[in-house]
Amino acid sequence: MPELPEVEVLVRHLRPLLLGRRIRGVEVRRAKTVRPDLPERFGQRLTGRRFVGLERRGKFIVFGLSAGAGWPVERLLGHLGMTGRLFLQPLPAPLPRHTAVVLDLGRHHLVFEDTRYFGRLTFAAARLDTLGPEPLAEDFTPADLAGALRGSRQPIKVRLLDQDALAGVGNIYASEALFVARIAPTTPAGRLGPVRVNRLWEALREVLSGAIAFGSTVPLNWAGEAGRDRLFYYGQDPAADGVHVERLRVYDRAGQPCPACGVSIRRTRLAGRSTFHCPRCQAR
DNA sequence: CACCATGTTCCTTG
DNA sequence: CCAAGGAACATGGT
Repeated sequence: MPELPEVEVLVRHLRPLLLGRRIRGVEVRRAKTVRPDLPERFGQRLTGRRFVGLERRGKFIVFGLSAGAGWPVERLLGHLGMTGRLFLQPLPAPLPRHTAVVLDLGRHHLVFEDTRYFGRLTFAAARLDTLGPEPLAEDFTPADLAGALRGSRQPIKVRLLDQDALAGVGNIYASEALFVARIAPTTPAGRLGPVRVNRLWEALREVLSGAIAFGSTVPLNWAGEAGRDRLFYYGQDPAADGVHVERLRVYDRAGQPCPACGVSIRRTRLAGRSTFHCPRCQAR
């Protein structure tokens, strides 16, 4: 599921449901999902503690855990990878096919399901220390964005994906923000002047906060196996009512008309990732 | 069979 | 040190 807006919507949804709940047991079904401990020790490290905080940082979910069973208060990081989902399931209910980890909360299971198993749950919270600034933070200024780009000769699209430069932007919203800012994806990041940096700053905030606002109003299916949350990007869920459609302006729209000028959207490849832009609106 | 996919990390090469 | 490219991880959709 994951880019900043999706993780934010998920965290807002889960916070009131998780805070104060006690972890009674842990089942690790996919050993590689948990780090840095072996599954058994990972389970011991969680069991008996309560959730005392739930935040988002970049694309990470940050679980605050109470002290317990000899462990101090500490943080557990969750990352959804490409296909990870996290949801509460009332007991009893069948677990989805690709369930990686289950936390027993008593009347509910907190299920971490992940088809491709790229997601992780890790106690190595130091990863947060090198993350770049939050683009939606109130104190995030155009100067901060300029700082994240300064000195880089990388294409701006590639630079936006660097989590240590700016936290939370992924492949979809990078293309979307550059379209809104009318900046060519291949422009060297450090060569953007104040005018374009300003436009990008505004575009990032508009695109990301717009996606959060959208995700917050859609009737989401948080429950288990049905598969679709109806939250994400494409709006390809056939059960959707059309609200999803037309959400993304250029991503995955190669060959379709630019919503601003009608020219055919082009797909290119940068750093191995598909990149979408309008060759007229985003000319170099 | 081919190629694509919301992400990250590691490795090699220049 | 920086940058770029490729592979790996793993499964499913088209």
